[in-house]
Amino acid sequence: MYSPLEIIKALADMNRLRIVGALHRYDELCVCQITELLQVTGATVSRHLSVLQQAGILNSRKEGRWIYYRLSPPADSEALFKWLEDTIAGSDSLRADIQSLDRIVEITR
Amino acid sequence: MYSPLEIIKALADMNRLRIVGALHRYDELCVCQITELLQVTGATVSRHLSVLQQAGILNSRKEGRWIYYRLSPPADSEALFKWLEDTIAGSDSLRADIQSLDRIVEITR
DNA sequence: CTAATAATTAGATGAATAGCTAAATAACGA
DNA sequence: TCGTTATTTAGCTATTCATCTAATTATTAG
Repeated sequence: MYSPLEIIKALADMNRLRIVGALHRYDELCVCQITELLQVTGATVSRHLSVLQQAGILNSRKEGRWIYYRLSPPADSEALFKWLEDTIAGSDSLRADIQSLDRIVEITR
Repeated sequence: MYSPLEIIKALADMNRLRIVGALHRYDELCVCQITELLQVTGATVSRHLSVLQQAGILNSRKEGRWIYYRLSPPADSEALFKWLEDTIAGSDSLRADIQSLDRIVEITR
């Protein structure tokens, strides 16, 4: 399956941690919502999502023009994602994202 | 304390994962034993150990000419290290290290 | 059909980093 | 004291990678 290194490297980037945090708050988000949150180009977001998906951390579903991503924590990675959840919740900068995200989701409804 | 990103980035390297795996097998190892295991220069090992220590993952103690390192998993990172332990044990390449390590520890006693 | 929007891919650039060699520091043994 | 061993630090190089712009594909609205 996925090697420990592959999984950890996928998480070893602030913007990808922000994506994981965002998908913890909202089960599903489309690329454009995440782009709005991170304030980088859509191309960059697309690449980050690809890295996370390759590592088995996310999966996606297409609906019309939009592609929605959601967390897909592997069965044997429960402890890791538990830690991630707690530690993201304890991080000031990551917690701050939630407010921006709430506004973004509100608008793009 | 240590940010989630800092901790994850410290672990996002194969040789550093190998060090964590080795220190899971043996509570304490000196730099020269780890150097023998990884088969890279002592300078490189020293740098890796420094990265792990900066992230709060290891601590060290000096005894004569040797410096011994050991794991020091932060209290709020239990779940992460539990996952690491399990996942390292399940990795072929990381498991293979244990045999080399046993021989190295045997010789350097 | 055409224009606009969502997402990905390709190619380029700059920054971060893992590795090396060489030099410095420290501690021990002859 | 002098040479040897253990470790770290400094400086360099090559590689990886996060980001951008531009181009491409897909889908919907007018």
